[in-house]
Amino acid sequence: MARAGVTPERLTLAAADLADEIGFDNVTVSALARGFGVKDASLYSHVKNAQELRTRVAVLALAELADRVAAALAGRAGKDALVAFADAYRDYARQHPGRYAAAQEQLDPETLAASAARRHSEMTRAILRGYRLSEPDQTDAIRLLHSTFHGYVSLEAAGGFRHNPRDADISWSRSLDALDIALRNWPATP
Amino acid sequence: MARAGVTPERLTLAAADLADEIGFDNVTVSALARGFGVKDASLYSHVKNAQELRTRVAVLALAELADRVAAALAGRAGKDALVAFADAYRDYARQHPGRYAAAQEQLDPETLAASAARRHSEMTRAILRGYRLSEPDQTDAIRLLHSTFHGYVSLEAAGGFRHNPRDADISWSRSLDALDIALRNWPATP
DNA sequence: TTCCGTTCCTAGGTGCCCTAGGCTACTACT
DNA sequence: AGTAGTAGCCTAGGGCACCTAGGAACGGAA
Repeated sequence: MARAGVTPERLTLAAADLADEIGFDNVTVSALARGFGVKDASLYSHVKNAQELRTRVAVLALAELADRVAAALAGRAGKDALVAFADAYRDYARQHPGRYAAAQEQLDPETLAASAARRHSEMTRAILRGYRLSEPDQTDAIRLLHSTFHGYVSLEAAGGFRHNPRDADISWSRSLDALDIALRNWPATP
Repeated sequence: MARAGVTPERLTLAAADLADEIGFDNVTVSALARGFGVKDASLYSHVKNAQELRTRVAVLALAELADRVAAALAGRAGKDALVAFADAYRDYARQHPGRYAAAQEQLDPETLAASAARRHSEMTRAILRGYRLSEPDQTDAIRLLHSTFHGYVSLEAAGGFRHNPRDADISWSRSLDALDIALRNWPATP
């Protein structure tokens, strides 16, 4: 009997792929085991429990997303950077809905610190350099941007825009124009 | 033996309350049955299955949220209306995290049509009357607003703002200021 | 070759979802 | 008031997922 060759890494990758196919919530240890031609109990030699598996997928997704955003951001500034960041973010979420959903998992502080989360916030801050905002406006703007990106992508994935024929790509582009305007005319600190 | 007095309505309400306490994803038919002092199988006389229960909670939440927003919006216009809408939305999500999570459920078209979803989109459109946007800019702006509200609330609930001491209330308020500016300077149609 | 650790197995316990079929308490009709 | 009907609740049981414990086999190292 040949061994199945299961490792935590291959398991995580398989879970991520499966999540993109059938949805992150539908990824089960049993389904993964079936995919590897192995009994479900066998996977617990490689992974502590189902929660750890979810966490691993989340960390993977955060790192992949950070890579994409970094690549998109390279050599750009100002509105160019804003649009590149936003598009990279949205494209990732659309191409990898399961991974993106995983990235929304609540991570415990130490896992979070070891993840790509810091890169994410650094890159978001990098966008704002073109808009000459200083703290605490910068933090407020980051929160606005992150909220809008995440919200748009979530609603789009949930089919929230389907009932109106207006193209979601166009609304996205116009929303980015509007955010650019908001950033360039950032309200004065009261 | 006295009867427990279970009805679909009381079941839905109990599920909503339980969701606010322990999270929407953790609401199970079994837990609800225990709460009513009844065996889990007994609940299937009142509700088709667990999915229908989730749907009922979602519909309830959408209606409650629409009521709150309508009350907040009454007699306001322009930026006042924008802020009132946004605050009502965010307050509901913070006071009723489980119900809010339920409201994000995917609803089948007929349930959606029978829900308060239409009221929501009408009220969002009402906000924009103060900004004199015409179609298709209006649709784009609605999508931007909805995305930002939902995104902000989601990230806040997920604890995404906790690692930075900047008050989430202040960032929220500044973000609304920024959105107001964006709406008043909406980018010209290309 | 023998040892030893890793990988995989079977067995089994828990919780949740749901169906089938039976008993019981309330309602309504005669 | 007595009785028929209908809810509401029950037990029994099957399916699936998560997870633990302990045993067997594979493969590399001494």
